[in-house]
Amino acid sequence: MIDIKFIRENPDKVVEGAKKKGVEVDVDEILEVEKKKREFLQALEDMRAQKNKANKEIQGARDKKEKDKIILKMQELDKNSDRLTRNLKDLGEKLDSLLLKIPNLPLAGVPLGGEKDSVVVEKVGEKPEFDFKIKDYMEIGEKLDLIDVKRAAKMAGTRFGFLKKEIALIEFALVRVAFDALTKKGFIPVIPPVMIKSEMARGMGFIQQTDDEEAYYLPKDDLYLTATSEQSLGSMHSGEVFEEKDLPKRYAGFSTCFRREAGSYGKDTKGILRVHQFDKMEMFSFTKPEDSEKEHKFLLEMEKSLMDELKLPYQVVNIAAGDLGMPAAQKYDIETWIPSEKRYRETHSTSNCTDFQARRLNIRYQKKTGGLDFVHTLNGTAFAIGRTLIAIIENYQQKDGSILVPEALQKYLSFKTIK
RNA sequence: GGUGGGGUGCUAGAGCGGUUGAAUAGGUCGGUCUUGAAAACCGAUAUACCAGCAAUGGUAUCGUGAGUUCGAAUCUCACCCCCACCGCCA
Repeated sequence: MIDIKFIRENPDKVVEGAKKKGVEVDVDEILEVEKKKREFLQALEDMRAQKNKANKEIQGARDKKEKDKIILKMQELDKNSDRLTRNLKDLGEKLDSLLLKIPNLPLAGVPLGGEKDSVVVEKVGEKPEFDFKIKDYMEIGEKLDLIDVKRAAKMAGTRFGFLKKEIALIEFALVRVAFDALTKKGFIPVIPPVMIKSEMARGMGFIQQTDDEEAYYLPKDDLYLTATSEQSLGSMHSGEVFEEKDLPKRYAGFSTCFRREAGSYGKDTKGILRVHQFDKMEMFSFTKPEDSEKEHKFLLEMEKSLMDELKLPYQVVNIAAGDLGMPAAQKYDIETWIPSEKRYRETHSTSNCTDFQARRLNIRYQKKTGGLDFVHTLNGTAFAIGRTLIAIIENYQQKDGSILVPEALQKYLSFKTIK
């Protein structure tokens, strides 16, 4: 949600910002509706002021006659109030629905354009060199009986997978590595609910309307399965007020994520790269407005340091405006090198949502200097387990068909190779 | 699934037809005291919109919406949400 005051004062910025995201916003219509709304409000307020004044007179009235006279006058006044109230309500609803359609505006450092215009900021780590013919992760995974998508398809459908044996254990090693690193930095470890109420899903910008295609929805209970713990972590503090000294508030949430992948038919259909269900460790921060850009860099640094621990080669991408999505004002992805594809694939993503989600969910903080303001919210991937496993299997594969276990994970496991 | 209880300010929590934007406590801010701090004491402390250079004034806001009334945080109805107990399951 964008502040109406901001729209009134900076209509051009709103139009321009939304346009960068590929969204048309009719600011004139919004301002027109808002102006009309204010006019009706003024009329209604004038009327109420008269009524309130008359009320005081009634209390001071000496006899019944005087009272009745005033009451009669007021009933006359009241005749217009229904019409005014209705108009005001209609305009208010119209204004809200217009405002809800405006995406968060991109920050200054965001590249213009669409998916292809995202900018690679840096490349980190050495791509592994193989002196043998490499295999992709599914070949290896199936050969070593670590991944089974065939049986998953049989009993659950496409885009599901079984993780088995050592690779199932590695998931928990990854979780431990992430929790260890993040708790050291003050992140509070959380295992959140994976279902959220529709009002929360809407507040997080997860769904636009109730029939959203991308979310799993349980109509009997009016609940959505979360696509990331970002959604539960953000809505965790909805309606609350932080104290300034408690910010930034950081959470590390581990949860299963559910995605219908409705718009991706035919894309990445093989294996477990794009599935309906996967586990993910996610970072989430609530900050003061002036700290959010700094926090965003911090989250990116955390992501990078986690990747560095695994010694996986990756690149950092500054995502272009057209690819940001509704709530993000700025977004960096980390793409990890996948040898079989000879390209980098997205494994991490960190977004600064500024006050967009906080406004919708009414999450504020009390300023030391007095007054309340909306917080900023940010999120970032620590490990998307499935994709991290893919990267590990491929980058750590050996000539004899085995897989080396990254050193950072070994202390949580009783094996150093998978064969 | 059954039966009760409840949603009030930054927080906790009183109020249950007009004098209530709302007691009290806590928090926060300012001050007194102190070498400094704590404690104690004193004072201040909601938001939004409208008019105004300002001082200030007006209006709204006690879960949401509708109703009763001259007047509603307070009464009625509907809805949403939360909690407790019982049953059921783990």
